[in-house]
Amino acid sequence: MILVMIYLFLQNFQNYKRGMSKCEQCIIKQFNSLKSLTKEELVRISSCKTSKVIKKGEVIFEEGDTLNGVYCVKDGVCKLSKLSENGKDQIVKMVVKGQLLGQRSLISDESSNLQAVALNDMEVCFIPKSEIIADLQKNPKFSFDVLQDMANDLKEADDIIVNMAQKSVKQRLAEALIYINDSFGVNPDGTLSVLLSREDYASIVGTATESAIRVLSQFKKEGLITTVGKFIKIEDLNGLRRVE
Amino acid sequence: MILVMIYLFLQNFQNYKRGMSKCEQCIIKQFNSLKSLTKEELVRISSCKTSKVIKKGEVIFEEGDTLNGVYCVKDGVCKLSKLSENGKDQIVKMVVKGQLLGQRSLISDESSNLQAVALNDMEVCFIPKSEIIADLQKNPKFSFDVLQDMANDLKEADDIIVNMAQKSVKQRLAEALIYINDSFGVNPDGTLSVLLSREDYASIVGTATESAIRVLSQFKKEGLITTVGKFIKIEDLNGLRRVE
DNA sequence: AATAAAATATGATATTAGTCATGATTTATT
DNA sequence: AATAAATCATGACTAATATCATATTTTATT
Repeated sequence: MILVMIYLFLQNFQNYKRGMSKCEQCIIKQFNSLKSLTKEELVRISSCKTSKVIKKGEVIFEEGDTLNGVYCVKDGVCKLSKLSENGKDQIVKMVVKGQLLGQRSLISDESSNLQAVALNDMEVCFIPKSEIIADLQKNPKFSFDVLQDMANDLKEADDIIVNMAQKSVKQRLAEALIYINDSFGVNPDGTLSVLLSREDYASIVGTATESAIRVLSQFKKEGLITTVGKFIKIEDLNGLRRVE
Repeated sequence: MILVMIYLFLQNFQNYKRGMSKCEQCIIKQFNSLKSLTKEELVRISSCKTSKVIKKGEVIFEEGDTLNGVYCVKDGVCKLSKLSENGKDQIVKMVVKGQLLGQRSLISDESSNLQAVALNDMEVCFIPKSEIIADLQKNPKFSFDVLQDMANDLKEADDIIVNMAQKSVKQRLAEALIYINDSFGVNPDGTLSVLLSREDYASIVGTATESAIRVLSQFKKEGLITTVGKFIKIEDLNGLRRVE
């Protein structure tokens, strides 16, 4: 009981500290478009941003939600997914530390077309819409940077379309493992640091959960990966690259 | 022989006229981001643009090409596709009259990730990179407009990913027919005005040409469409919408 | 008009992936 | 620690789609 209280206090204290931290000094902004803002703009944004801790599994926003700002991801990873008419969720993109979340809806001034769910504990800063929009319309360097970011997302989306249309489940799953390995890294023991359920793998790849499980089992038999519970360790990266 | 000469002369004359036409007065710009440029910017762009007629089947640019500008499509339709590792082309997007072509590569300052091929005779204006980039960096209204355009492309791409991953070939082909009907319209006799080969349909849907043909035959049997040669006429739009 | 080439069509068969059932583990809850 | 719930795993079967073969039709070329 006492321990729980201490724990809650510490968490709140950390939040408090985070709420106080300044965008101007934040290292994270180096990785996204916010780096193109001027010192003054950052100070202004800093004063109206709110910091949040989001727990694993928590929904950040739902499909159809109106987003009143963007999230700057300070730590953790989340998935962006869309519910298909057949009732299955399709993961469209994963967003990591350093990236912005929710830009698209903000720019289109539409409700979100995607749902965002935390894949591990996250720290994010929420920046209200009005601030960002104002900067987009005043600071051409910033808006060009956001534009480049979006152009990159679009290119990645094109690649995913081609993969979905032309590659087998086995190939797509192999590529998903490589992508997760390369983008999010591994734990000290070599297992993939982002822990996904088999269902998540299925909805990245666009297949039935059973099929994803089966293919992972096959990869295991072939020595391409090993598993410890839900943890997956890539044993033969080049082997995965050669999967057909 | 004489007829050929007259024909060539007329075509050149038309080209000449087109080269002379002014962006400021062009109706087409209303449909894309160019509408956000000032009168002065449009005059400047007008003076350095070149008009081109592109014949059906002609390649506008290849995957890997360096684009030195964007195309404003004055008439006609083209397909944007990407070659998959399995040797098949996947159509990622179709671009019609009124839209811009090649923005993404220009903004990322990368070579094109896609190939563009005319699906019917086209008229385009080519605007050199330097002009557009200058305006993007000076005119925030313009760059915000391009940003909105790109955000919309990204949303569409997300939808395609979900469809590819979760829907059957039959459903995807039905949706492709509806899309082509709604976006590009029909001829006086009711047939789809954009004439695609069965192979094109296959590479929109992401399936084998034979499968596309088979599904079209099935739609025909079910009375959803009729065909006259390669021409397709939608007979039951709601039926197509209900395809499972 | 005759021929060649390309595109469309369809059958037979193989492969891939989905579905349903059931059991084994793992994880959460009481 | 015991129970329930969720997740993972695998088998058996079915459905969807790809591949290969081969006509048939349409379009282009001589």
